[in-house]
Amino acid sequence: MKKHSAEDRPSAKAPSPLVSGRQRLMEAALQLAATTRSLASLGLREVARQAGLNPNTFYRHFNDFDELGLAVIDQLSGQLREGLRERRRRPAEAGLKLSDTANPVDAWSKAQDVVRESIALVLDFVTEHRTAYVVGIREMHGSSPVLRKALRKVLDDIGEDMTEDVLGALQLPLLQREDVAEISQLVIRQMTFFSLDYLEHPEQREQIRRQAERFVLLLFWGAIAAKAPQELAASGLRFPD
Amino acid sequence: MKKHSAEDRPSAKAPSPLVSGRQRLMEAALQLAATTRSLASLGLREVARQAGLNPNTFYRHFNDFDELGLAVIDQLSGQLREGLRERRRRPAEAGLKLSDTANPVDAWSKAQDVVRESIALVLDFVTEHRTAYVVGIREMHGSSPVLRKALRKVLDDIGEDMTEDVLGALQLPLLQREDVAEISQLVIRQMTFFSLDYLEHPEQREQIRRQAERFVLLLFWGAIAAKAPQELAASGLRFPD
DNA sequence: CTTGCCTGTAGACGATTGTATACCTCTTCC
DNA sequence: GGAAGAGGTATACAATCGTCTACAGGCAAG
Repeated sequence: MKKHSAEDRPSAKAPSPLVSGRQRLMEAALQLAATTRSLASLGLREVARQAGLNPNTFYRHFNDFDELGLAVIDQLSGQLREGLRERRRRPAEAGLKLSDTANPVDAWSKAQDVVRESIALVLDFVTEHRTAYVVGIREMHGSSPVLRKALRKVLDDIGEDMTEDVLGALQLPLLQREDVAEISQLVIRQMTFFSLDYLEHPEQREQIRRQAERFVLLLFWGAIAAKAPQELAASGLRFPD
Repeated sequence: MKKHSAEDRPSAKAPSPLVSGRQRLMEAALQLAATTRSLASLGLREVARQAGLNPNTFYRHFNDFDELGLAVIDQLSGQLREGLRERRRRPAEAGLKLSDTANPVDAWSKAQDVVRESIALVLDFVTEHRTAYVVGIREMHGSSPVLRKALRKVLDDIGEDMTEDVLGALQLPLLQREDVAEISQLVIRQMTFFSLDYLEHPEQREQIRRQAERFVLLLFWGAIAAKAPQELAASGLRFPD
């Protein structure tokens, strides 16, 4: 623990009433959680100091750190899902409506593109919101049951979005809804690892991106091959290298 | 924070010099980390109290909590890998040496058995060492870079063990060493999620176990189908339901 | 105008923390 | 038999903590 005596106020330079105290507390907590310890173990005074506020101000907005954590999760997860939805609308329009053409080769080709774009999208997001993402993953396995459950739900919701997208946009042959849902959850969870690798090893980003793409395609390929190996072989499709 | 005043000593009833103070500190820290906060945020006095020791005794054995964490990881991960190795030796002997028979149907059948048994083994282990496992996963995404790196290495080592086993025991056709290594890492990481689900939802254990098995088989099936869809279709193999 | 609510501040309280210093056994080794 | 060290204890101190009570400005409704 730090030995140097510290006032309660100084740290932040600007009083800046540009943002509400509540918001400043949330951002301060995120910053501290990312660089030091877990959210639940943060000190009330510590956070207030970082936010440039009086310690007691915390009480005006939150009862405990779980409440603050939930507020952060609500804000960020909404932002994430909305971002994902929006950027997914784009290729759906420019997408040539390949689902009409019953040509499996074209369908698989489009699936590859969608996978590539979706993964790039996620990796961009975590890069852009690095601290929030790192803290989120941390608290997903953290000590607060409340935050754990909330973050699991965030992942599951994103998984459901992905399921709908896959079912709607690229209708892969033979895959039932439950198959797609299961694969989506596997993909979302594995992406948490890929994303962390991506953040921590900037020099290997291209490689990690390709590994992630390969993983997703491998799962779908395996699922199709499991349902109908004969048709897959007969279709002449080839797995990308 | 607790308001009731507390002595430094009482908590543990038995002085019990049966185990070394060092060991008692490690166990106390594990217990506290599992039920309350993260390892790094534990109090030195808190741990000593739980261990029934004088606060200063901590200094005799560790310089900081990272050191204690590393000691715990060393001990437990050694225990885990050894347990895995040992229980893997058993089926290898009783295993009928199916790798000799070039029959792909038999080879795939054996692969299924091995996957099933390996997953049961991991799930048993995490159930048996629940607190250590939960804390391990928590610290893998925690705030201490030292512990994070150490725990990532544990996972990677287990992944290498799995790679060797797969290459040695069941020689799946067409899969190179690098393919198997990549799949192994994916499996090990995904198993951390399956294991947590398994612990947290005892009423769904059978279902979770089957999901895990299905995931692993799906990956291998996909990898084989990616390399050689024609041969796979011609072999007459069927994916288990 | 004043009443109330919301947001933020100020000061003080006891509890708990990390750590420094000193003392007390035991073993072990020469 | 004495020195050295390892493991454990006791006491003390400054720092930080969460929380309590009291007070101040702004702003909207009555």
